[in-house]
Amino acid sequence: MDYKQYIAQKIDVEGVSSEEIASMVNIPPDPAMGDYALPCFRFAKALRKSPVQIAEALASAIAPDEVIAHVSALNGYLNFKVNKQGLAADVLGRIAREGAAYGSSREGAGKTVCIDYSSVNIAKPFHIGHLSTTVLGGALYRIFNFLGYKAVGINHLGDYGTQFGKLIAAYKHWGDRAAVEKGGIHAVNDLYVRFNNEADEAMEAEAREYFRLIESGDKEANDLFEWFKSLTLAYVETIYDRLHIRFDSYAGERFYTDKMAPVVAALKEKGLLKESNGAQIVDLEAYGMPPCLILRSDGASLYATRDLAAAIYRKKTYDFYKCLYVVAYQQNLHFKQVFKVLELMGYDWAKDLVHVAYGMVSLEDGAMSTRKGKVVWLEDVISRCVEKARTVLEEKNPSLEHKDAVAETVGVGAVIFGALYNNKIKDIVFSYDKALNFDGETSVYVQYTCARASSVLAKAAEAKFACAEDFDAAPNEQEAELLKALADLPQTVREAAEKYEPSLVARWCVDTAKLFNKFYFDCKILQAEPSVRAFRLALTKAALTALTNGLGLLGIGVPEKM
RNA sequence: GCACCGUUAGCUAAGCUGGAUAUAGCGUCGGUCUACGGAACCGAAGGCCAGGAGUUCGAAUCUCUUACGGUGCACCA
Repeated sequence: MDYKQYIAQKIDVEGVSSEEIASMVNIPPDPAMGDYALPCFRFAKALRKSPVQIAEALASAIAPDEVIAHVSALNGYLNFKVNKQGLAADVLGRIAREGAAYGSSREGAGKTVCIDYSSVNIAKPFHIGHLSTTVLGGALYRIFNFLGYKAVGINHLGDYGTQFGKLIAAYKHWGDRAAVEKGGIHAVNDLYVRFNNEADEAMEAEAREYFRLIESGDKEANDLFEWFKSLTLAYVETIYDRLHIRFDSYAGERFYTDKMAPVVAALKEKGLLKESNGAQIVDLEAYGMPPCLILRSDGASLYATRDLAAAIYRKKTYDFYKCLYVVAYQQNLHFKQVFKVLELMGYDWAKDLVHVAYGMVSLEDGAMSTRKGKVVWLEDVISRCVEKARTVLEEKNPSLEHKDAVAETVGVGAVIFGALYNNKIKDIVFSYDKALNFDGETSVYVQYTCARASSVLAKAAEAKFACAEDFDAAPNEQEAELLKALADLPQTVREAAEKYEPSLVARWCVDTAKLFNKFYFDCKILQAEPSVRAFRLALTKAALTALTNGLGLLGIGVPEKM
């Protein structure tokens, strides 16, 4: 039931369309005033009456029906109270029918959305700075799938560049197979860091040569590279598994090696390519941007060249409806340039490319620096959160079964939620104090709420208590507020997709959990008389379903007990 | 220098396609235990929504401007 539209079609004001009225309907600050409100100030000029008079006239002209129980005028606002009994039957019935699909839709059917996220660099461990793109992208992936789109997760691997020449040179000088096999990705990273700190001109030359060897297909250089790559992928897989992240494609930068020449040729053919200081560029001065560099003066391709090739390849391969790039805002200009160049090449789908920009992560004592050892590894954050969860569990619920699995769900949930709860554009200062705080507006709070609901439902099942979506009396205030929140999930998911903002779903989870806890505290469920009990059980079940769906979209699990 | 982003309570943030008394969490202080799971619930204190100007019946929200902070601006990715 779309109440806003329902209200709009009951109101007739000259010169204002029903859609406009629907968009003017909002929610009053205090539920005592009503569930929905229409401010009448904008009608004043056309109707040549005061907003107060207009609201009063409209209020008396609208007869209550089975959907709208009450209409009143207050200070120029027209306030509506919906029939809560109808709301209850509507919402609870729908959630009971749809279950795990509640909140989903088919609106994206037939449309593909490519999501480029996480995009790890080969031979580098995951640090806390990689968390945002990974969980944001993962959440968007699920949200778009939930809305019926076909999401394609792409891990655009950073597997191309001179750093691999350096890495091989460092390995040849200081590394050995046994040590790397033992130390894994961190041992590889140490070699790279050491190269940056200690390499002299001779080693730099060696590094350039090794990079050339990789490019020219030399077996030894490529074997080493592939080895480092497989070490990296095995390592990130373990992290992706824990964060519930998946990809459909690992086509990284190297994948586009042979796909750039046609792009350069096309640019040339379209007269977009221009020489400047020895390099090949696309001049974007007319659009207020610095030039987009396509080829270096030595003829080598650049970052932008690969992104052009990748966009064209993705369009050809997936025929996407949208292609998202979940990349930090530092690259705002880069994407603006790449998108503009594609537009200039005549691709009308350039408008479907979206840079989903998010804020940076720093540490309390400033920016991260791998070289100075100022870095927080993601696996450490995860294991410390899981450890903390385990400790709290041991203290609060010593007899719990499967403590390790629950601690994993709770701890990992806290890591994900921490990165998704705020607007993505905001910068984050990481601290263990905050990451390990499970109080307040956190996933732990929401999971705890679900555990309470599960527990009530389990007891009800044991006692064979009935559950009923229909209720022959009006819900009370706590029940009504919870019902309204539950009814909002589909719209919240849609908005999260529209704005590429999973935090909206995270906020919805916390808000709804709060309302459930209020309901739970104020209203006895199992001890209520049978018809009330049946209704409250249905409400509890619906809340659990909706919250599980909400957290699930973020990649966070819900333990039955914790 | 130019461009983009940010600035809301002691701290961290919601609210931004303009609407009623600016909303939460943490922290502080004070309550609620006949517990359907207290990782809960309720209350209090705490605000010139960075400053200024404008548009409007109405501005945290839109426009301009100043300050502060961040990011980017040619052969790295």
